[in-house]
Amino acid sequence: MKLSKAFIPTLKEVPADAITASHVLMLRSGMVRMLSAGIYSFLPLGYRVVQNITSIIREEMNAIGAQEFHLPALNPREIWEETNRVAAFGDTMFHIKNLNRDYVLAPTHEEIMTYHARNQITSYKEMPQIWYQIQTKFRNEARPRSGVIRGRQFLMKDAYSFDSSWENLDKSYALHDKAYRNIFNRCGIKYFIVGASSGAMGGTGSEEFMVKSDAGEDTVAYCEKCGYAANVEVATSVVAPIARDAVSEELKEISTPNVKSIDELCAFLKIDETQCAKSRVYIFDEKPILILITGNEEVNETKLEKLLGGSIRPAHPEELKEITGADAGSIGPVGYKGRIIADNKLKGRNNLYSGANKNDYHLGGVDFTRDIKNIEYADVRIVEAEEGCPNCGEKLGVFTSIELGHIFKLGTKYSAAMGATFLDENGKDNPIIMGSYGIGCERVMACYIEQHHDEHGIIWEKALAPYHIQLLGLNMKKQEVAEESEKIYNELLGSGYEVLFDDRTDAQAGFKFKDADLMGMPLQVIVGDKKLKEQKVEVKIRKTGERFDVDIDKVIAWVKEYFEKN
RNA sequence: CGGGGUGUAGCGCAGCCCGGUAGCGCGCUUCGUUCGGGACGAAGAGGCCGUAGGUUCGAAUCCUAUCACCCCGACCA
Repeated sequence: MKLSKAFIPTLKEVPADAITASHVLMLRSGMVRMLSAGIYSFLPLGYRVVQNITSIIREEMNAIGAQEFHLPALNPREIWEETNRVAAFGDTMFHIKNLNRDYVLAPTHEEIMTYHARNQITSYKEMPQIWYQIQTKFRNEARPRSGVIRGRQFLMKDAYSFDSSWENLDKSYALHDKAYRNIFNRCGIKYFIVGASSGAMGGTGSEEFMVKSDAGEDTVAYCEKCGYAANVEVATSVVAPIARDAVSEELKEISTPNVKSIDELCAFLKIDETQCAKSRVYIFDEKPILILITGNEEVNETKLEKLLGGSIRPAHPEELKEITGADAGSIGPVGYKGRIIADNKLKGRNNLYSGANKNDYHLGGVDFTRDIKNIEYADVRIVEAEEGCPNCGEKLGVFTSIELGHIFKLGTKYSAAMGATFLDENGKDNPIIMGSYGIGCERVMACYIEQHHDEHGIIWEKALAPYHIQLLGLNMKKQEVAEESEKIYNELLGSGYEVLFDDRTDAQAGFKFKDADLMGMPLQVIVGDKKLKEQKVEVKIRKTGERFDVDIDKVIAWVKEYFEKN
């Protein structure tokens, strides 16, 4: 492709609305443009990357015997009623009403695949089947963000497996697990895997393929050493217990006017936050529960709900006064009448500070074993970085990350609801056992860029690069430069490389260099009249910035050798 | 949906408090000079100041409503 003819609108300045690196670079390199919030057009350069990603996905899916479908995005509403997911999706689902017919735009395709399975798969002999498609999904996200990472319309590879037994589902699941690793490895993405319960989807096993990113939406705890990874909502950690002081001081009331937060308390009393027991009141089953955690740590509401076996909510400010006799900031366990749960880290401690259940007063010298009755202990806090991995004891990292792919064992949720059954060896009717496997294709692109860029632009590796080589003719008004670069262009094309040829006559050298670094093809072949006089051209490796002077007649060989190794 | 912010030329922004001829940089067009890290000069083109009401002799500027977009939160098969 000649740049003089191409529609690749690069931007020198950073667009005001883009914050995350991948979003900025995708806009600046002329790969995407926003049409509306969370709705993006892929321009030619960006679409080439999408096609590279989907090609890799296709190859790996086909390699495990999966078969590609092309399904409608426009679906009759009734089919989604069969599984009650119109209600489940709520406002996230786009609805179209036309004349007297109700349609929805598919946010995923379990129902449609199950519909086809229901009509055709009737015997255990017809399974296993793995069906997939790569297509646009529609979800009316409440808040689209980070460019293409969270959009209202996005390209997704979704696959569904149909098996006659749970054992066979395990096999289909394992095939996908392997295929996903291959896909992300080939794309050059550094990922990790979080095992999680599949929650609302129903079913038993699931794995999320995650990428560490500041633009991420999930916070996870991850151990580099053993691979332990869990969403902080469920993550646990090993922390060194804080020992009980040898001597318990007497309980004492301290006047603390206008002291509300732990920080203020620590500053006022000149104590460390680990000496504080912070109180939080939640309402569970219409009854208040006092939760105690150390210092400035946070209550993990998900863990707490799991512990209690039901949903909780923080108590309202007016309720606090009624329950404890004090406002938030002065609440504490001593004298509290209801149920008390303290985090494990506080177990058996003494000489702590806490609220006095009396505004503007705190208590010192609190001894959990002496002063508080009926105290329960549990893990109710949010894991923090540097704490010990529950598996191997190494220090955990805690960071945000993006979910790129998710595989899970659906089981019979959809097949049962929709009556997709088969006859087994005994002639008995059973619901088909399903798995569901998704990859966000544009997210792969965005995450790759998040992981592979520098201050100049994107750094593509060959697998996803829109072109293998950017060929720069530095001064195209000079005949020898124009002729020689044109010749190299044709030779590179003839050798099977995808080449973006910057043949613009009106751009100066510096301009072309900046554009090339921004777009980030793996190799730049630079043709300028100075080196041409010595029968040489320059080759630059984008990733390392290394430059090599190469004899003109050896350029093709040089490029070949490079791509064989990289 | 709650909180905060921004809408002025293709892009980035100033002007708004304190109402009175709509500006700057980049980009674009033409000509000339340059030509290996986002060149220089000269001459141009381009804007209902998001939209709708209102106040006023007069509104980009003040008031009201509304829409769009961004950020934080809630939500997230």
